[in-house]
Amino acid sequence: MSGKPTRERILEEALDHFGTSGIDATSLDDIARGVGVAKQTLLYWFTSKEELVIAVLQRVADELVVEVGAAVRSAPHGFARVEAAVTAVFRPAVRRPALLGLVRELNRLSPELADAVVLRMKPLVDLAVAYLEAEMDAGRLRRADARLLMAFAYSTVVGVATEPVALRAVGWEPGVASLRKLRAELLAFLRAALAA
Amino acid sequence: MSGKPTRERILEEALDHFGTSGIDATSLDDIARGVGVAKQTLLYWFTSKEELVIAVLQRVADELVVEVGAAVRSAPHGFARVEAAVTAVFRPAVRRPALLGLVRELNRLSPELADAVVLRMKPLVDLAVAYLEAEMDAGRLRRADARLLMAFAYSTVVGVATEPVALRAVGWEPGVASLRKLRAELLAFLRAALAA
DNA sequence: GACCGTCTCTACCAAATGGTAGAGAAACTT
DNA sequence: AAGTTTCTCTACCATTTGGTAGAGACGGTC
Repeated sequence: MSGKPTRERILEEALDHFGTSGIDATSLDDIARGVGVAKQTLLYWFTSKEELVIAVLQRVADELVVEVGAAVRSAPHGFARVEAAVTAVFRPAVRRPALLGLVRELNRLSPELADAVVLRMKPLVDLAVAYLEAEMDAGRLRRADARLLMAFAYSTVVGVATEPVALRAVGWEPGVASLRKLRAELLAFLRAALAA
Repeated sequence: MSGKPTRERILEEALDHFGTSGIDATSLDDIARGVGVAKQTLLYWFTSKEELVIAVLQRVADELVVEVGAAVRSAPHGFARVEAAVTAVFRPAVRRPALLGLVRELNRLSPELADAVVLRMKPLVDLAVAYLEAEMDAGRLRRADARLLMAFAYSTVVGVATEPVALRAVGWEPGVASLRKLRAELLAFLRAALAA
């Protein structure tokens, strides 16, 4: 029952457990059982739990950066590009909600790693902001506070993807359909704010 | 060093620790030290950690329901009332960010309690939706999907209040000022969608 | 065949944590 | 004054958890 190398399987199993049960509530044994190896095999590949956590988070951040970058670059200019970016950020949230839940625990677990992730993401955001402002200058988008819009959009994604209780209180069952509705609403808002 | 009764002080200290460090990462000893009593005093007032957690969450939910309810009822009709509701939901998030962080852990820790909280909040939301729709019927608000707007608004609050990493990636330092900016943006959106 | 690096395993340990047992103090009741 | 209730404390325990030590298996290389 292998296929993929052990290290890879550990990372995937760990992401799954961390995301659904939380990092603290996940023991190394839980992960090891899921992979089908002994706990000590984990500690061979990652010298400590913290190192495993960091590796998982690093991979998640990498995937996100790559995916969003690619989606954006392949879209035409103007508002369509904004739409592509939003959709790209929603995609991982829909496919693996566990993923976003992890970012939440980052600060508490390792402020240094949080700093690293911020350093990693910020250039991407800066690029997006610069792009939006250039488009505004060129008259292809209406003028607005691009940075504020990004914060607004991202907080929406994260909030809804990791807060099933809230969704249910509003009368929706958590799931892909709800996320899609919210994405549509968010895009409508951005279009109203930006589309020339 | 008392004033307030022990039970009360335990609840407050616990909320603080749970919110900032997470429930799992908070030991009964941590809370007891903060209050200035022995760990066993906690277990006298709450027979188990789970019971303490539930008590804390119950209190949080109660406060929120009461506060939002009062703020809304005392505001004039029309969009001003929507504004009052949003501000009321933001207020606890600003004053005690720990609070919202807790809701997140709800599902994992105790699905039954999560259900209870949902049952408690849903009528409030239903009331708000009914109010919005009545206002729409009366022509004082523009017609829109009220439930969708509530989900959108709430996810924004939660997302931003509990996601310092994301805020920093966007280029803001987490804090009251950032939350205020986002509240303003959210209100502008709602006004555009609703104001007649 | 001897050697070596890679990988996984079976014990084992020290620390932390939630929880129990039961005693002592203080205040109230009778 | 005696008894009872309320509240907080000092030990103590069982379990879990991250981590260590070290051995065995397997494949390639000399």
